[in-house]
Amino acid sequence: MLKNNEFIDKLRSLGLRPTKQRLKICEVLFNREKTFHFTINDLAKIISEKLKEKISLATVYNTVHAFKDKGYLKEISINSDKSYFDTNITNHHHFFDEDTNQLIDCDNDDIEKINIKKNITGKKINSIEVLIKVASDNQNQN
Amino acid sequence: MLKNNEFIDKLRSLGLRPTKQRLKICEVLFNREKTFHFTINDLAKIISEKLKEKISLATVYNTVHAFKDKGYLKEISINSDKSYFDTNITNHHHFFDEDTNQLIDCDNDDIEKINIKKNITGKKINSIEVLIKVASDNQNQN
DNA sequence: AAACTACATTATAATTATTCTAAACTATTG
DNA sequence: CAATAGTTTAGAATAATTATAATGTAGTTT
Ligand SMILES: [Mn+2]
Ligand SMILES: [Mn+2]
Ligand SMILES: [Zn+2]
Ligand SMILES: [Zn+2]
Repeated sequence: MLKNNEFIDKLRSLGLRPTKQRLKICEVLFNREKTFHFTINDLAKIISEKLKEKISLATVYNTVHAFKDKGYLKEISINSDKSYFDTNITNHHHFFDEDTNQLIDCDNDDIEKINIKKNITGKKINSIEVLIKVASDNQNQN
Repeated sequence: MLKNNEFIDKLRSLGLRPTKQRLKICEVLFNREKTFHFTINDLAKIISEKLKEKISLATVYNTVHAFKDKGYLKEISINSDKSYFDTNITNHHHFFDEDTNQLIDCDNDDIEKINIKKNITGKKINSIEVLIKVASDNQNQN
């Protein structure tokens, strides 16, 4: 459970002014046990429904993108319908549950090191990420 | 170089009527040396600019989705701005060139078998795909 | 081959996600 | 407490995609 002051310092260190909207968004995103995977819509819903705060949708977009640009959030692509963001900014793998549309982080030691034998001339590898799509196992329907 | 008759048979076997629009799209997509990775916009552009044919944009969308639903094309997520499709429908990995936004197929033997140690209870794995982001190697700028 | 029917195509409108605009506001600095 | 640079906001604009509903056509039946 991070304190408000810690978010203020964090935002300052990123070169972002700690406004009340940004601090509120920090609380929603980072005051959690686990990694949070979300769409802008998820976040906006939490803010307006659960918190009953009024933050303009444009600000939610601005803030999430500012956080992403500063490396405080990461964007991930599983679906081309909408953007997903991740509070876990490290290079990591995911399980994607096709039944619930939920992303689950995969610890680095859940997957053996990926060994790539091919390389593209003149290009360097920036990231290697695995997406494992899972769905309910209905082999045993009786 | 597939013949028109082969596409007609293929479409019939998928339960799709071989209309002239669908056959033209088949030619564009499948009469190629290599796997084709494309957006709807890429495809529509080829049809109207190179082939100077008139196929409604709605039909391009309808056809690509019909092909995808029948397993004749595959959708891939690298970018949430637009949908990418792939004529290689097998489970395979990709290099994504961040400079040019090009996808490159990765042969199965370019990557050692992915070994997943964790499993999600009640869920079975449907696919495992690796995305390797590469970009121009500018370490030696002088 | 004409008629029938289910499916497909099309122009256009609608929807959805996202970005832009420009005016009002506020955090920070001097 | 100014000054100012950055931020928020409502609303308009854009871009990708999907829906609508009228027209057309492939395949089948008579
Ligand atoms: Mn889609
Ligand atoms: Mn985007
Ligand atoms: Zn994650
Ligand atoms: Zn591919």
